Order: sequence, then structure tokens, then C-alpha cells
Amino acid sequence: MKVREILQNATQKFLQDGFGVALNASEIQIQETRKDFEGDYTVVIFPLAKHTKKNPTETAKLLGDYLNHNIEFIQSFEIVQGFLNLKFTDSFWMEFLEHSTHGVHWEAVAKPLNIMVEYSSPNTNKPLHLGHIRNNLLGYSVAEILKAKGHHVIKSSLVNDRGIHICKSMLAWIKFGEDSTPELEGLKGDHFVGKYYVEFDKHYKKQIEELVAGGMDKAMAEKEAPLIKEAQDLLLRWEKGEPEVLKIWGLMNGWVYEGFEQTYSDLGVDFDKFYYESDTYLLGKTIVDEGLEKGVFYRKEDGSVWIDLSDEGLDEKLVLRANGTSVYITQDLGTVQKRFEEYKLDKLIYVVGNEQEYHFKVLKLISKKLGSPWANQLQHLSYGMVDLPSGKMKSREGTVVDADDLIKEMIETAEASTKELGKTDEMDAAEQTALSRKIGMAALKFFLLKVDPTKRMLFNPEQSIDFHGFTGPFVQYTYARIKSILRRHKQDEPDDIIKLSLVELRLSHEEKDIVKLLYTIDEMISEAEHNLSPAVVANYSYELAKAYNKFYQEHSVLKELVPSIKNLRLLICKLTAETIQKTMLLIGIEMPERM
RNA sequence: GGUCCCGUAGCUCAGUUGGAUAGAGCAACAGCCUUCUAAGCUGUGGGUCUUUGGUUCGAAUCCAAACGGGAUCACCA
Repeated sequence: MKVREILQNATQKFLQDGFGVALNASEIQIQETRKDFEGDYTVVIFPLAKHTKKNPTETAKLLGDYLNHNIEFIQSFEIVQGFLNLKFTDSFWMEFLEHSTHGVHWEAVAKPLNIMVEYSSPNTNKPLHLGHIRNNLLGYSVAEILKAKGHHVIKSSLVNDRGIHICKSMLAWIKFGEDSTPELEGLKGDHFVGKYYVEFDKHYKKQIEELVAGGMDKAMAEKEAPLIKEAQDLLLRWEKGEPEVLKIWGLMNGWVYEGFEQTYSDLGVDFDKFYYESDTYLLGKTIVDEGLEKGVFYRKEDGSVWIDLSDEGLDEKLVLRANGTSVYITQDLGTVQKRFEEYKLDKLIYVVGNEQEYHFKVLKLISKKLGSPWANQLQHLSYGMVDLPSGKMKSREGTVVDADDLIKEMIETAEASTKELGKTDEMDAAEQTALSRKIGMAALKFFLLKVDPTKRMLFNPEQSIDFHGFTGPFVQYTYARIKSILRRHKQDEPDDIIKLSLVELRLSHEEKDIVKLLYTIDEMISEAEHNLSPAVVANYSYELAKAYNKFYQEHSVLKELVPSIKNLRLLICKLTAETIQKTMLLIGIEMPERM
């Protein structure tokens, strides 16, 4: 049992026996004692004083005496302004360490769930940018955190591989591409296709200008430009399944997938299941029929189908076009059903930007109105946009940070900085490359994941690439330092058994801070799971690394002459390294053995 | 205009279901490498937690309003 529970239970008993008051455990506030005060854990007395009908100090004194007598590991207590600060015996922490010698672990959930995490969901008409990187890293990390708690997780991605935007790239390639290929131009497949998307836009804009110059108003010109009509025609031909169109579509998507695969591999993210919109875009129609039967939907004169959500404070929402084709929400209704049936899901988490909050609100509402059992099992992890100092990224204005460029730049910066510090002098070329990659990616991933996912964040190209302070490389460096100690120790004493003799050892402040952090890993992981927040994990890893560096500065491990203290410190080193490695892996960051 | 989100140090961000004197990093300044890796450590300066009311023993945290910023409200996806 964890201390928090023990203290809550004991306090409950104290109130029950002494005052006849029954209180929920959740009403008893136990917190870690703030650094400026003496103690390990603190009971907040104010809420209890109401029930004891004594003043806070008196209540604290009674409770303190009670806990001190009844709980073995409480050594002493101190009362400061209504806070009961409890100091634990050193042997409490020693025992915890001893229990941990076989490895760091945390508790899994009692009932594992089948959870699908939907993330990435790219369009196949242009390469990925910084916003996608945040999405991918978040989705991957959330999935890993859920797995770590014992859930069965399916990572999925719904690829947006059809629609007018794809036809635009296709058309531009047909008209201006002259049978070129990514190989011929030496471009990554997704960049190659993206180039033609831009090409389309360029020519399209020109046509609009010409039409406007000819006296047409702009809105009309946007609809009447020959290129857009051709693109729409192409979409129609795609939907009819014309082999010639499908062939080009397949070819270009193939190029894009090759490109994406590379980027995914660079980012270290993976998927268990891909859905393709070209397979699923017809799916929701039977649901529309059902909804019509149930009277949840209604048909307008022109044949379009709608749902009225005005009783929920929203508007009417279209679910099927007049011409019978699906809209975004239609196919999502269909794929939800498919997913729940296919995988017997307990939960489906969509990792999608907050600009789509409205969509998911509607999706959930419609599901509820249709009486779908999964209506309450849909969750939208709505993350904030990544802004640049110049504002929002806009692909049309060219103010996007390309994913591949950024990854490359991070790795190159890492390499340069590693060379400058002379860290690579003893490494061969392959090792150097691997290290630069690890450090560069750590910097990028940590930067994006240390911030609360739900919040908007700023990326400043000049300032955001940093390897010092609250960064991934800082944590990596700490790990490498520890590993260096452990390597040296093994050399001296090949028999690597760290055995803790339970003599009455005293923990220094620096050691205790580390041990306390190690102790709270369980709570931390649970919080990360509950909030779907990799940021919780990133912050923890950083705190731990910082605590270790402080310890490192003050105490020597290998030169310590008292064997029992040396062993204790070695164990702390081992556990810290292991914890750092495991937690950082949850956010997709690998640790180097040396750097 | 309706709905939703956000506002904490010069900058980027933490801050548990309301708890003690609001914390980190960067940037600035001053120190620490014959001693296990200085991508580290220590110290100094830096705050009306946007503002005003309310709730209460106690508010950065909850409620209301104002101001400022953002998203969204397509027969696009």
C-alpha cells in the first residue's frame, strides 16, 4: 500500500474513533511536503478541524500523536499553521529501495481496456509539417502510456487518400508533370506530390485573375475556372472507377506513402492499423438510413439529409448531400461503427487538433441520438496548434515548417554541437551518426511533448532548438553520466551485485530528493494516463534528472569509502537510470549510453 | 454575432480534486573543471498570476463581468 492511502486510512480511523466522524478518503488531503519545510508528507488540517470542532493546531497535535503512535514509519511531526508535516524514518525509504532492487515498476490497471488511438490521419497531397509532428508524437506517446498501464492499445491512422485535394495534385501532374517521377527529380515522394499541389494552386490562381480581369466577380471566378472544373471532373471519374484515373491515383499515392514511411520512421512512430478513406467513404450511408427510420434525421425537399441539433445549442447539420454523396461526418459515423465492431473497443481516442472540436462534438451527439452504445466511449484528445512567431502556419502562404527539414536540421545541429564539445573523438562514424540522431530527435520530441497537449504552443526556429536546461538532451546527458559510473564500477568489481545492507543509513538531502521522486512514479504514470498527457511524463523525467545532477555534484559514488554508502549510491544510480530510460521511452525518446 | 479555449517573470512553459513565502528553463550578471562526463552545478536580479467583483478559514486555481488573444460556426476534409 502506498503512503497516501496509509495516511488517509489512519486519519479516517482517527476521526471515526476519536470523534465519531466518517469521512471519505478523498476528503483527506495528503500532499508532499513543500521543500522549504521539514518533512516528507503533509496532512492539511483545515478541512478536518471543522469535524473535530477544535482549532487547527490542536487537531494537528492530536492527529500527529495518533499517527506517530500507530504508524511505524513516522518518525516525528511538526505543525506549521494548520499543516501537519510528517517526517518518515530513513528505514522507510531504505525499505522502498530494497524492494526496488529487482527493477522499477508501476501498477497496471485492474481492468485493461481495448483502446484505439487514432492519430496522424494525413492528407496524401502534401508533405507533413510541424503540426503533424506534434500530432504524431502525441498520439504515439499517449498510446505508449496507455500500454504501460496495461491497456490493450491499437494505434490507427485514417489516411485521407481521396477527394478534391488529391485530384488537384493529380491534375497538375497530368498537365505539367511530363511523366516525371520522384526518382527523376531526386525528391522524396510526398514532397514531389506536394510540389504539384502547389503547382495546381499557382495556375488556378492565375486563371481566376484572368477571369476577374475579364469582368467576372471573384466568387464566380473561383467556381468557373477551367482547372477547378477539370479537377472536379477528375474526382467524378475517380468515383466511377475509371481505370486510367485509378492508375494515376495509385501511382501518386504510392509515392506519398513512401515519403510518409520515411518520416514516420524518422519520428519513431508506428501503427497497427491503417484505414483508407477511399475504402470507408461510403460507409456511413446505412447509418443515415437507420437515422431516417428512427426519425433522428430528416430529409429536405432537395433530398439532402439533416439532423437538428438546436436543442443542444448547435445548428442543423448536414449528414448527406442532395446528390446522395457523403460528407465528412457521414463517413466518420461509419468508421466509428466499423472500428468498434472490428476490435470490440471500450474506447476510441481521436488525437486531432482543437480546430475540429465542433466536428467531434457533433459526432458524439449524433451517436448519442442514434442510441449507439459507443457514444460515451468516444474521446477527442484536442491538442493545440503549434504557432510560429509570425502567427499560425499556413501552407498557402508558405509559412509552414516542413517536418523533414526540421528533423534534418535538428540532427545536424546536434552533430555540430557534439563535435564542438569533442564528445565524439572516440567514436566511429556509425556511432556518431546514431548519437546525433538520438540527441536531435530527443530535443525535438521533448520540446513538443513537455507542453500540456491541450494548449497552444509557440515554436521559435531560432530559440527552440536548445540542448541545455529543460530539454531532452539534458535528460539524456544525465543518463549517460550515470551509465559511465556504472560501467566504471563494473570494471572494478565485475561481480555486479548491489546489495543493500540495512544498517541505519542516513540519506542526504540530495539522495532523499531522488528517492522520493522514484517513489512517486506510480502516481505520475496514473496522472499521465488519466490526463492523456505525455507532458506529465516529460516533466517528471526532467525533475528526476535535475535531482540526480544535484546529487552528482555533491557526492561521489565510486570514491565513497564506506561500502554500505557506496552501495546505496550505486543503487540510486541504477534506479535513476532505469527510471529515466523507461519514462523517456514512453515519450518516444531513446537514451544514449554515452554522450 | 453564437459557442468553445487561452491570459502566470523580458521570452518559453510548470503549478495536482482550492492550501504554506507562486516555480523551472532560456536570456542577463557573478562564481565552480589536477576530483565518477562542465550538454553539468551554485548564486544574484526579475511577479499587481490581465483587471474588477464574488464564494471561504484560505483563490493563480471555483463563479460572474470587462479587456486582450485564438479556434470554430461549409452540400471542404
